[in-house]
Amino acid sequence: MRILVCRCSIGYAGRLTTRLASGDRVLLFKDDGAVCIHARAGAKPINYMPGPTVVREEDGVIRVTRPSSGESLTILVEAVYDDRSMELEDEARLEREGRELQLHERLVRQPDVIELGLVVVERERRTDVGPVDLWCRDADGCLVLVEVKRIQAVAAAVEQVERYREQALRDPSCDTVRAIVAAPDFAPQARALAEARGVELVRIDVQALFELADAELTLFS
Amino acid sequence: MRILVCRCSIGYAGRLTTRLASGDRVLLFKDDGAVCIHARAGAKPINYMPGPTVVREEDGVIRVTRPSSGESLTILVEAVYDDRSMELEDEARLEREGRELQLHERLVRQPDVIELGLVVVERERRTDVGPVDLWCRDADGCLVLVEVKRIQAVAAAVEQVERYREQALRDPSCDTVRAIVAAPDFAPQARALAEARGVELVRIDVQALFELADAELTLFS
DNA sequence: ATATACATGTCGAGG
DNA sequence: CCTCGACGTGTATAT
Repeated sequence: MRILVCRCSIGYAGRLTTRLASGDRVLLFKDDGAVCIHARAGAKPINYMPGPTVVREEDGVIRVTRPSSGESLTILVEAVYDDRSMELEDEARLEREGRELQLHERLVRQPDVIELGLVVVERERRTDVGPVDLWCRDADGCLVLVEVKRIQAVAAAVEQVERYREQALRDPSCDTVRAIVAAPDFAPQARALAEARGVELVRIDVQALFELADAELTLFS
Repeated sequence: MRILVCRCSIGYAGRLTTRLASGDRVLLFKDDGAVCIHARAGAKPINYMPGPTVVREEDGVIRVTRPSSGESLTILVEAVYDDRSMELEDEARLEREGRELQLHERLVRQPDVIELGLVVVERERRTDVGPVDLWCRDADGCLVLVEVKRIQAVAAAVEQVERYREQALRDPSCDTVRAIVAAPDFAPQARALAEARGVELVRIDVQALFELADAELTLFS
């Protein structure tokens, strides 16, 4: 990785056009061709380019191009404060706990938090309008489609599960199909739409669900 | 800004929990309290924390906390390769040009690229279920709702415009409402859903649209 | 390679 | 403050 600290001005041309006047920044040229330009403040880079890229430098002008998309970044270097390249060794992968997929797994183990007697038949069941998070049967044997959201569910989630239900209803063997959105919270428009469409909203306590599952793991280990 | 290049392992606890095993990384501690940790590859930081934060360091352990949200980042520094703080001066602001809004403007000027005889009555017309990109009338005077996508349209875009249509149909003065998604490309699921819902898909050549408008500008200037 | 959905998404506009 | 949709979204995963 090359770390270049310099005064520069930057132009980007691609999905849109941006222009950044002269200022001091930190430029990271990464091993996979990614380029990341950080200003003195802000969590996000002010300009960037994902790898792979072609980087050419001549007379204080660095030109980064991405052949796959035709995007380009042009950096006019006006003063170099520091310029160093270092070999960074890193085999680690970021491990995440609490993603939506893990939430699915917990719900498969604890379907009762959605509804008593619910049984998850299949997870991520594919349809041609998208995958159904949890394909279930309720206590009466009725088909239940559950859309799971890790964070607050918005109207789109209600539409999504309604789309799956419509698809399922095309199958003549399905006469009644219930649709549920399971989330820790619901936006007002989601509530309104759910009401209009007959989609059920089930609040789940994600925190408790994870703690519950953890406790169970502890018990069995 | 402090630039710390080191071998470290990192833990994040907040909206979820992450764990990153030992490896070499570049850590940026910015003037506004933001912290940005970059691995050797990838356009995005592998860990981060937006400012303002509280940073405490003791015995090779850096603890970053965000009082407003209770999130925390714990960095165990195992070997320091470089550690420097620099004053960066930067008054510049990023200037952007060419967002979806501009595409809307072009379409308002050239509605024929969507459909011959189409007239845009209103742009970004607000409804209870969200803003309609282009509120139009076709050659027969029929109401037409157009959702514009700068890039490939996915199923959600079809649902979006369908939602607007349903809302419009509540008005008894609207007996027929057409719904169009205008985009340079369409995902297969978008096509499937559009077919099922009777939403029309219109491919627009964004490149040509901009060139056309530019040529017109040139003529009139 | 393409298609799809997640994300500590982040960000900004409008009510 | 909340809600919503765009984003130069980037990134991983499954087909």
